[in-house]
Amino acid sequence: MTLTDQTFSGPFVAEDRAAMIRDHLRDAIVDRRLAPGTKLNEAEVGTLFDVSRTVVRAALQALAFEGLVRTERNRGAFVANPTPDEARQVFQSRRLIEPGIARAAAERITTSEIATFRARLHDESRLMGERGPTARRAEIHASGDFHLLLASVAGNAILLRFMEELVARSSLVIALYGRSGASSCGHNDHADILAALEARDGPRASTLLLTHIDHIEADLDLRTTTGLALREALAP
Amino acid sequence: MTLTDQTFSGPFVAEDRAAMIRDHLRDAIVDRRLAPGTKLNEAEVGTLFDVSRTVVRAALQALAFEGLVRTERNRGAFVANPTPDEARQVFQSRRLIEPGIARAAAERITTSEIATFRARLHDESRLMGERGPTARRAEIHASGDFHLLLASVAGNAILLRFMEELVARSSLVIALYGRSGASSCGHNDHADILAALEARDGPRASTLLLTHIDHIEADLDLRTTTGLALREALAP
DNA sequence: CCAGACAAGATTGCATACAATGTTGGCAGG
DNA sequence: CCTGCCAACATTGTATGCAATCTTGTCTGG
Repeated sequence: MTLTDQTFSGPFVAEDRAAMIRDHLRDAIVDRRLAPGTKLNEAEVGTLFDVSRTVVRAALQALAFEGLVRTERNRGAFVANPTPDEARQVFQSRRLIEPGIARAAAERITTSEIATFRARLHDESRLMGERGPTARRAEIHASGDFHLLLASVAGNAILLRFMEELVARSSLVIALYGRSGASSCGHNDHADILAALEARDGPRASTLLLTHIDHIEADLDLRTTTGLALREALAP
Repeated sequence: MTLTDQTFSGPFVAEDRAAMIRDHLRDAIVDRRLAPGTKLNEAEVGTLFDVSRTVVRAALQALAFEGLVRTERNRGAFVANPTPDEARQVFQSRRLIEPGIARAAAERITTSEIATFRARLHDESRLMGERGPTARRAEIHASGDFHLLLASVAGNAILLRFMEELVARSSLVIALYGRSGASSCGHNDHADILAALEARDGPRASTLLLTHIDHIEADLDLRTTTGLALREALAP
């Protein structure tokens, strides 16, 4: 039995298999089932999804573009292992882009989108009360989805794609450098941001988002511990 | 004789051939030797560069990710043909990102980087005086390089990559919707921006960049002329 | 006992063959 | 003359085989 069989069985099984594998792998990386540094063997992945290496290579190449996978010539593909410096760049980028997205979203948001946000927030707070790795993963996902939903409301497909990449990479960074493990708990920044959106208060949404990013980054320990190369060697 | 033979012959001929083909194609698209809508036949490109379709596909996938090429399943790859709406999104994104890049660059720029900027500007103004399609292409390139140089000075690899994509896509947009053809001539915005950088005046550099983007966008005619699908059909 | 060379195995890079799909031109029927 | 079907062709999607490269374990010489 293959992974795709047991996970999906909708009408899109025969659609774009490379894209499907890419999405599965991305999910696994983003919610930390695949640790940074893990080797992604082409043949192994191919067997797992019941496709040839050709298709796997396309999926891995796509993930390499997104910065979630690092490929080395004649050595293969590995789950990315961002350095502290790369981590800082991820958050610097988010600080630059997301406030603008929030401003645009506040101007354009519709009532039905507000309802979607509410439902998402509800799920999120429910998950924060639960225990266990599954709930934790779902919480990480929900937290990222909030930011992606915001970007989609802003109505710019290019910025949405940039945010998809940044949110995914943030998840990797938190996995590596997060102090409390529970990255964004404690605050309910998301609720505050939603309130600003409902009030169509762009500047306030923008400011809140900036401090939200500060909160996330404050939970990181980015002191460069030169032993990362070693740590990577130990991971698989 | 193949294209690579006549263009390059350095020690990196056997390096990463997919990346080389990608770069050649991107250059051709960005300085408008390949018109939007042009079909990129895998076998044809492969023959041209003397590689198999496997390698060509990797290059095309990379360009598709950057938004310079659009692929349709079982139909192939085409040079992207951005709609007016996509064009607006490109410039909205630049308006959001580039001022922040300028601010960061103003804080970090070194004297040697200033010298590089000066040299680039000198080339640029020289090219603006010349005639002919070759000089025109070089001018387009130089103009884009100014923005990429700025991004590299800002010292954030992620933002640099975002800007590479946005600058490339801007070139496509200008090719399609530029009014005067000579996109950025008339102004010497770049010189003003460099002056602000030299003065380490981040806010001023930021503001100047914003008005510079306004100038570029003002030269566009983005009225939706529903005949674009037809136009695309005529291109190849 | 250690260092370095070397060979065997594993893995990726690439080319090519075949299958699946879309396109195009012609032909028959109206 | 026009419309719709059908077959031949062209092009992409995928699997697989082989060559190139890297890794790893072993052996030999010091």
